[in-house]
Amino acid sequence: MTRFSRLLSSSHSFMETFQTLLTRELSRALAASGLPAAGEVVPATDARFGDYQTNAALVLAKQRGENPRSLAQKIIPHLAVGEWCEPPTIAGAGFINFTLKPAAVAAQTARLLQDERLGVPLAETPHRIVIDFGSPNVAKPMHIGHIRSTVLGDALARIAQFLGHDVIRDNHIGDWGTQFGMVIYGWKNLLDRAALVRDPIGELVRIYKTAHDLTKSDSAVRDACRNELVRLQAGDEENLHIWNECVALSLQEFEAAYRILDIHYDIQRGESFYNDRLPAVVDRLLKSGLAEISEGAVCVFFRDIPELAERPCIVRKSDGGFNYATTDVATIDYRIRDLGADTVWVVTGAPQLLHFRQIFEIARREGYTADFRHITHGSILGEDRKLMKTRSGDNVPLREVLDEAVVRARKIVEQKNPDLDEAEKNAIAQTIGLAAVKYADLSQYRMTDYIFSWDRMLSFQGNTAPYLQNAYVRIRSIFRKAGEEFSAPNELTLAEPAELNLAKRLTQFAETVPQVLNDFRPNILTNYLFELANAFHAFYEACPVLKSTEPARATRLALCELTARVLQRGLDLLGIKVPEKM
RNA sequence: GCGCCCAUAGCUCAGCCGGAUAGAGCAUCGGAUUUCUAAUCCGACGGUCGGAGGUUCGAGUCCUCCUGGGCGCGCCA
Repeated sequence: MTRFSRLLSSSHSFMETFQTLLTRELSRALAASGLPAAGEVVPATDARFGDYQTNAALVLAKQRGENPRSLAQKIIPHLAVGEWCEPPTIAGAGFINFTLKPAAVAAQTARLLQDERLGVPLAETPHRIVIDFGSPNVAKPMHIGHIRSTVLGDALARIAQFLGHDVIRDNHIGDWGTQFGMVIYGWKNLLDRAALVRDPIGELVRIYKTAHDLTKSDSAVRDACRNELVRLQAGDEENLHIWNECVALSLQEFEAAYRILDIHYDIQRGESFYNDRLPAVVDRLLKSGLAEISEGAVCVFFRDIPELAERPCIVRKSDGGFNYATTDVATIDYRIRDLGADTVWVVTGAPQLLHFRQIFEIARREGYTADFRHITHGSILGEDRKLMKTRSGDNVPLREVLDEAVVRARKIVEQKNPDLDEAEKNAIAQTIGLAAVKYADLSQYRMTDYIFSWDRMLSFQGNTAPYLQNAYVRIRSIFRKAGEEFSAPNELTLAEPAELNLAKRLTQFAETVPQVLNDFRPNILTNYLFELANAFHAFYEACPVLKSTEPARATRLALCELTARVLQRGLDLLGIKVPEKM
C-alpha cells in the first residue's frame, strides 16, 4: 500500500453501504430458508421499484423448477432488514424490492460526514498494479490522439490508488524506434540550428517529417536512414549523442503537457531501457521451445488458438534486430520480477488488441500468473466523423487543443461573470477548459469512437464538466454567504423529497467508485456524478438553505457540504479540479 | 481471405455479470425566478435497440448467420 492509502485506511471508521448490508442480509435469509446462495442485490432499475432489488427468487426458481413468486414469499419472512427498510415487497416476476427508510438514509448520511473516504471501502485484496498509459513517441508531436490513453489511464490509476492498491504509473515512452533512423538522418542533413533553439520540438518534428517524406520517393535517403539506425543500434557515439539530445528535448515537451494536464508518473521506462535485456528474452523463448525460427525470424506461434493460429508474433527479425514485441516481453519481465507487480494494465488504442493478446499469451506460456489487462479505447473523431485532423491533414497538436479549451472557457467566464478580476478569470478558465476536455473523454464508454465538440463539452447543461463544477460552485457560494464554519450536525432530518433523493444519491458514491474497475469504465463514475449534480440542483431549487429554519437548515447545510465533498472527490478521482467561483 | 471492435430517439451518448413498461443530454415545444450563481429546475414530444433466426420464465445484453462502418493480420511501433 502507498503511504497515502495507508494513512486513509488507518484513520477512517469502517462503513458499509446499503448494498453491502442488504446483500449480507439476503444471504443470511436464504440460508435461514434452507436455500443456497443466489442472486444479488442491485440498485433498483426504476424509482417506482424502491431503492434496491434482488432477483434471488428468480434465479433459485429457475434452478429448482419452482414458482418464483412463492419462493420470494418464503424468503421475505427471513429478511431482517427493518432497521434500514420498509417491509420488502414482491413485484413483477418475483423480484424482491427494498425501499429505504428516511431515518436510515439520514443516519447513513450523518456517518458519511464523519468519514474521510465518504464511505468508499478499501479493496479486500490490495494489488501491486503497474499501469502503462500515455506512452508518447520521442521526436513526434503529442497530438489529440494521446488524450484518451493519458486521461483514461490517469483516472484508472487515481481510482485504483484510492481503493488502496499499490499503483505504479509507468510512462512507456517510444524512444527507440525506426523513427530514429530518419531523425538522425534529418539532424545531420536537414537541421536548422537556429530553429532548433527557437522551437526544439517543432524543428525535430520538421526534420523527421521531411526525412520521412523523402524516404518515400528517394531510395538513397531510405538507405541512409536505415544506415543511421543500424549505427545507432550498434552504439555509434555520434548517433547516440544525437539520440540523447532528441530524447531530452522531447521529454521537456511531454512534461510541459503533463504539467498542464496534472498528470504524474512514478517511473518512466522507455523502450531503450530494455535494450540490453532483449537478447536474453529471445534466447529464453527459443530454449523453452515457445519460439521457433521461421523464414529466418524468431517467431512464437499460437497453433492451439484458432484466431491466432495464422498470426505468429515475431520476436526477432530475420536481420537479427529486435522489435517492439521483444521489448514488450522484456517489459513484462521487468514489471513482474523487478517491480513485483501482480497486475499489469496497459492502456492503448484498440488497434493494438492483437499485439497485446499475443504478448500476454506469451507471458502466460512462460508461466506468469499475474493479471494482465489490455485496456483499449476508441478514437477521437472530428465533426465529419473521420479521425480528427487539421486542414492540412496532420494530427491536431495536443497543445493547440488544450490552449483552445482554455481560451473558449475564458470567453464564457467573461460573459457569465465579468466582475471577477483578471487573474481569477484566467485561473477559472484553466480549470474549466481542461476539465471539459477530460470529462468529455471520460464520460464516454471507452471503446466507442466519439465526436469532439467544443460546444457540447463546454455547455453548462447536460453531462458536462461545467455542469458538475457549477453545482460545486453554488455550494461554495452558499457557505461564503453563510459566513460560518461548517460543523456536522449529530443527526439529520430528511423531510422534503428533494432532500431524501439527494441523500440517497450521496450514499451511493461508495457503491459506484469500486464498480469502475470491474471493466475499467470511468463513465460509470461520471454518470453517477452527473446524477448527483442533477439531484443537487433540484434540491437547490426546492429547498432554500440559508433562509430555512432549524432543524431544516442544519440538515440542508450538511447535505450541501457532503455534496461538495463527493463532487470534489469524485472529480479528483477523474483528474479534474473544481473552482470556487465560476 | 482471416480476425477483432462497433451499430440503441432527429443529433451526441448511457445501459458491467441476461431481469420488470430500454434511459439521459442536446435540439423542438410548454411552464417556473421578489429567493443562496436562471450557468438552473419541472413537463411534453420523440424507439421495429442494424436485419434474420436461436437459447429461456425472461434478450439491447448470450449463440449462429447476414448487412453496414472502423481497425488489424511475420520482419514499423
